[in-house]
Formats: sequence, C-alpha cells, structure tokens
Amino acid sequence: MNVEKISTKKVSESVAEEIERLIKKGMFQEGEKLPSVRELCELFGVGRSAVRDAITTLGGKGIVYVKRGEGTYIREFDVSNLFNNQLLLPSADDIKELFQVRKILETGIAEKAAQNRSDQDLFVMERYIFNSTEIKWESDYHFHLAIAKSTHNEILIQFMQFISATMKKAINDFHHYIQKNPDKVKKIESQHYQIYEAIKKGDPDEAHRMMSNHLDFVEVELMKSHVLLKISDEK
Amino acid sequence: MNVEKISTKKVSESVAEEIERLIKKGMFQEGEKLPSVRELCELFGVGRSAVRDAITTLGGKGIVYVKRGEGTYIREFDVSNLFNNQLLLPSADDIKELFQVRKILETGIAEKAAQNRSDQDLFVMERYIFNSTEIKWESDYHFHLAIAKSTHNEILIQFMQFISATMKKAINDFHHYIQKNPDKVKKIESQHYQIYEAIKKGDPDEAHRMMSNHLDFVEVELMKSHVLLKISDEK
DNA sequence: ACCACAAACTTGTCTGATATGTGATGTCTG
DNA sequence: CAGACATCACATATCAGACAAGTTTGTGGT
Repeated sequence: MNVEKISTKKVSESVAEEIERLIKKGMFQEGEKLPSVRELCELFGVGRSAVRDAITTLGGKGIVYVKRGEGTYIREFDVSNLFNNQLLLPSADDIKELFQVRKILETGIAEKAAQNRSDQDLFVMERYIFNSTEIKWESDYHFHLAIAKSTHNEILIQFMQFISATMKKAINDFHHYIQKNPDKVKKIESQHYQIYEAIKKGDPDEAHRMMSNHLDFVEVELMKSHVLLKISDEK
Repeated sequence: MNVEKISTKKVSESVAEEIERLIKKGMFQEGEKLPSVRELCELFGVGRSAVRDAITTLGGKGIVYVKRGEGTYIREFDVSNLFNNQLLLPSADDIKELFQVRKILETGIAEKAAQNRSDQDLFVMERYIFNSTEIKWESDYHFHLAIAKSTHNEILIQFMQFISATMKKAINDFHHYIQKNPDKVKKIESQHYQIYEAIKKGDPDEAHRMMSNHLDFVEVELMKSHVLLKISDEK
C-alpha cells in the first residue's frame, strides 16, 4: 500500500521544523525578531493557526519567546535552560542511575570547590552547617548547593539543582526516615563538617574523599529505607 | 498602587500552569488521557485557542503529546528527554564551563566503565580505536560514547551525548586544527589506547587518571587553537 | 459470527472579528 | 523649543464558527 505517513504529519510541525532549520542556519539572528505571524503565513503558505502553533511549540521548548504586541524573538543561549524539569516521578531504577551521576558529579564539585572557594562561600556553608532552626533537610539541600556555588561554574550549579529537584520529589520519605535516627543524623552532620573542613583547607583530594564517603553512606541508607521499593510498587 | 502585573499575563499561560499543577498533584494519571479540549474549555471557562495554546506549549516542553483524532496524553518520565537541545552557540565562557563539567563527568565515567564494561563494550571501543577509514573526529566521538555506554547508565550516556552535541557545533574548527598536526593526532591516539587498556584491565583508578590526562591535553590544545577567541569575537 | 459502513467522538486548520499591548508619530501646551 | 499627551499603525492574544481529517465505536445487514 502507498499510504503515506507524511500525510499524517501536522502542518504546524513542519512549520516548526522549518523555522528551527532557518534559525540553525543563521537565517534569523540571535536575539533578533522573527517575521510577524502574518508574514510567516504568506512565506509558508499556511494559515495563522499553523504558524501560531509552531511558534507556541518553539516557545515551550525555550527556543523563542513572545512579547505580546511586539513580536517574536529568538532566545539566546542560556545555561539556566539546559535541563528539562519533568513533572512525573522517576522510577526506582532511574533514581539509582541518577544517584550514580550525582556521586560522580558532586565528588568532582567538592574537588573544584576546594580550589575555587572564596571566603564568602565558606561563610554561606557555615550558615547551613550550624543552622539548627531550619528544617534539617532544607539545610542539607542548601549546604550541598553552597558547595556547588563555590565552584563558580554556572552549569555545575544548574546541574546540581536539577538533580536535587528531580530526586526531591521521589525521596521525600527518606528524610523522615533519617530524622528518626538521631545517630544517623549526627553521622551525616559530622560528614558535612569534614567536607567543609577539607574545602576550607583547600585540599581537593580530601574534599573528594570526604564527599565520596558521605554519598556512599547516604546511598546505603537510601536503599535501606525501602523508599525505592515503595516507588517501584506504586508503578 | 495596585497595578496588577497579573493582568498582563496571558490566559493560555495560566491554563498551562493550571494543567501542570493538576498533573503534578496526580489529578491526571501518568500515561492517561487528558480531558478533551472542549471539556477543558468549559472547565476553565476560556476559549479553545487558549486551551490549545496551553496544550501546544506543554507539548513543546515534552510534558504531554497529542494524538490527532484521539486525544492528549501525559508523557511518562523519560531519561532521553532530560536535556534541552539549544540551537544557538554557547559563548566562549560557556564552553569553558562545559569543558569543566565534561572533565568531571567523563573521568567518573571512565572509572565506572572500568568496573562495569562487558566484552562487547570493549569490542565496540576497539572498532573505533583502530578504525582508519572513518573521519577522525567521528571516531573520536564514537570512542568516547562507547566508554559512556559501557557504564550501562542511561542518564550518563544521555549526558555525554548532550555535552558532545552542544560543544560540537562550537568547536568544529578545532578538529581541523588538530588534524593538521600529525604528532598531536598520534598523541591523542596513544592516550585513547591507554584509556582503553585501563578499562580492559578493570582498573578504575588508572582509567580515571588516563582520561584526566587526555582531557587536560585536549583542553590545552583547545585554548591554543584560538577557537574560543574567535567565538567571543563574533559575539 | 463477521464484515462494512456510518455515527460520534477526537484534534487540526482556516478565517474573520475583536481585544489589548507596544512603539512611533504628530500635536498641543507651557 | 521642549516635554507631555493623544492618536495611529502594527504586533500578538483571544474568541468563535466552520470545515477537514483521523480514531474509535457501535450498529445493522449479510
């Protein structure tokens, strides 16, 4: 049969691809205005809806942004837009993989932090280590984020935030489990302090080692807490 | 003054946020069908265009997908959708930051690969080490990707591909520069072989060290090639 | 029981009308 | 002449109606 799949393709999709192609080819300059919707209609020979759909899709992808009453502009390269925030929960296997990535990345971050940290960076870390008023796992998150920030590498920071956000939704129960065991909380706090000390000393290798210890411990506890099992049951 | 910024907010954006909220709250099940556009119109009390715009935006973000004549479905968590492919070139500073991330990540990948590689994984690596027919930098890309694949961690693989894709567009000239210097090509090839040997031996520390050496060398050459300067001039 | 056709959904596209935000232009006033 | 202000042109945003096209479902005839 000569049933063409192409015929099922939406016009707006073709338009979106064509616009992407033109941007990639440099036909439209970065930060510059795209032709108006009606001009694009003539150019492609389609209705307004199709063009608007295409532009809306590109807007969702973060490739362009629309200013009402003004026009459509091409969004420039933006490190804060590198990662997709997915709404749904990752599976237990995904969490495991994600934690592997986190171990690799965050040990490296600790290393870099030990080299690049400023005194202000240390000050921020101290705030979240010794803070007892805030909820514990909020402090935990802020402490790890403070380390990432002292690398002064925006992409690393974004990536840490992304991983935290993705995991946070899934391992909320884990923190409750941990906080019922005061000895484990104490252990984590001491690990945090060791990491902090290594970064303060400016010793990359030790910072790496301490962070590795810490994350290994957390990983084991994470498994023990049966959180991952619960998630996979729900699926 | 009580001038409300909200008034400038687009209706379709509000609808999109509301749908996101409902998905996040679990009101709509993963993989299940959303109410039809006309139902959502009644539900939110807005026109079809607004709802359609909202759905199209969510489609662009990869949160839902639409089957014509059937309905709108919620896309499930997908590791291949974690990273945004941006069309525009990163700046010189972005490239530097990106390379830092790559060093952290890929040394960790080499470590993991040394632990988890199967014999098939080694076989694939060999193919791209000793392949002399293919274009050099294509082999280079495939070799590094093969290492990532032998971690058997899908997120790591996706991340490597993402970094490669983002950098490839910007450092195309770099490969031309390298290939005009046969001694440097030889050096890179020998570094590749050392990485391969370490992974074959199953020695994570040596794999880490060899990969680190390799990337340090590449980084220096990258700076020397003035590619980064050229990019920043263009901006 | 099975097959074919039709009906009843769905989304996709086009079109026209109206609302609203933005920028430029011209006009009026001090 | 300069600055405040009204106006106009043009952009997108939204709505509504009509029709096209795909999918599912049911129905009725064989």
